[in-house]
Amino acid sequence: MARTPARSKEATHERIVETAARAIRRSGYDGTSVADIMKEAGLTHGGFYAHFASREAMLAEAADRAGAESAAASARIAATVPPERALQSLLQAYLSKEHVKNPEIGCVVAALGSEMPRQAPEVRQAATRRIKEMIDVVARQSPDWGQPGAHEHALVTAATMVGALIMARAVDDPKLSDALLKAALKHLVPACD
Amino acid sequence: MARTPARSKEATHERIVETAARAIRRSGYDGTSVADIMKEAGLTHGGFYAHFASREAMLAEAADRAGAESAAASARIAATVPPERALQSLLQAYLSKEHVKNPEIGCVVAALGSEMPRQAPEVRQAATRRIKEMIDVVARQSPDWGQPGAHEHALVTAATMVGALIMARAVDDPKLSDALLKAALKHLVPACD
DNA sequence: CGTGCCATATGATGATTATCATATAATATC
DNA sequence: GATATTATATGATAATCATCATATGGCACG
Repeated sequence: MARTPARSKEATHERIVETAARAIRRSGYDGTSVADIMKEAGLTHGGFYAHFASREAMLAEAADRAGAESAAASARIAATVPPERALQSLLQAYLSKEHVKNPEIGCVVAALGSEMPRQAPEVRQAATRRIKEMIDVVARQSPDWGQPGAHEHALVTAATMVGALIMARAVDDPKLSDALLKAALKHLVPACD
Repeated sequence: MARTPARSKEATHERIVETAARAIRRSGYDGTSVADIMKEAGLTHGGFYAHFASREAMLAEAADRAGAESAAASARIAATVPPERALQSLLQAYLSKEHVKNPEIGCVVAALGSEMPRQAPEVRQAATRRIKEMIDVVARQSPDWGQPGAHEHALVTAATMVGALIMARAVDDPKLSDALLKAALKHLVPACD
């Protein structure tokens, strides 16, 4: 069988990108092979180059997709509560055990941050755009929005979020992992817990 | 020529670990091959298994070594200034462009943080030990040392340091990179700049 | 109902990988 | 100065990788 019916090429392309967006967050850029992704998408490895010019081009699309999903999820969370609690909800979701456990559907910066410097220019470019988006989302939900220094404050908040999540995932010790999340949450949400 | 003279086996072992400790911070765990390291250490790949049981065992030693170097460098910086300025000096060195540019001799958590969750247990164990060490270094230099909540505060400080450095390295945009470092530094050193 | 197109599969290639068996040469011992 | 020891080199193996050429079969159009 050469192809299964009723699948447009674009739909298959989307499916591969979607699969890759999860795979890179789960296994890292270097840990994600073309054959693995194609198999996970229900295809064989040979057809890959009908969809992408190279592995790197696919990684760039996947990184961009992963960033878009993260940003959309954040915006969705912020939109479901009254504005004065939006930042708090965002932080509670970001700094949760659930997020620690599920990198493949979580923040792309936390999942791939330390691998970014070594990636192809196209990949870093997509990542940079998404990082700016993430900082903007944080800035807009912050109580000091519009005031001088608010943007810098959002930079620090984002850095603390990313650092705490990465460290909470890195360590072997569940107690330390929890302590990192709790301490960061308490520090970033003054009026809570 | 089978071996160069006057080299004890331990000295060669040390040299391989030292080389690997830099290589993993430069190229990542997955980007570091046995052959590359041996060549960089001035040896051929075949002799590798006379020194290590496996590639993973070597990575664990290398990660531990990298962490020890980071901690020693931090302690050295803190020791060269009066105690009330120790934390400031530490942060200025950590959140510097120099550190952004030279991951191979810098903090192992920032260089490899997002790859840690996928590593072998021995590697994660070594990393966890070194992360605790890093948090302790920060805690001891902090003005609130001994007070309640000081340890939690150190957790947040460490998370912000790591997150800011990782993001500053990840982005493509030098202005954003600088802004991240400056904002984090200003936020963490109240009485400065 | 038949014909051609195009998305995907099959299969191959050459490079790189971790790992190991064996050969060799330099040091240490006598 | 001869011999044994041992650290390292040579070379091989099997697996995995990105990439590409070509085959095949389902779908649309005639």
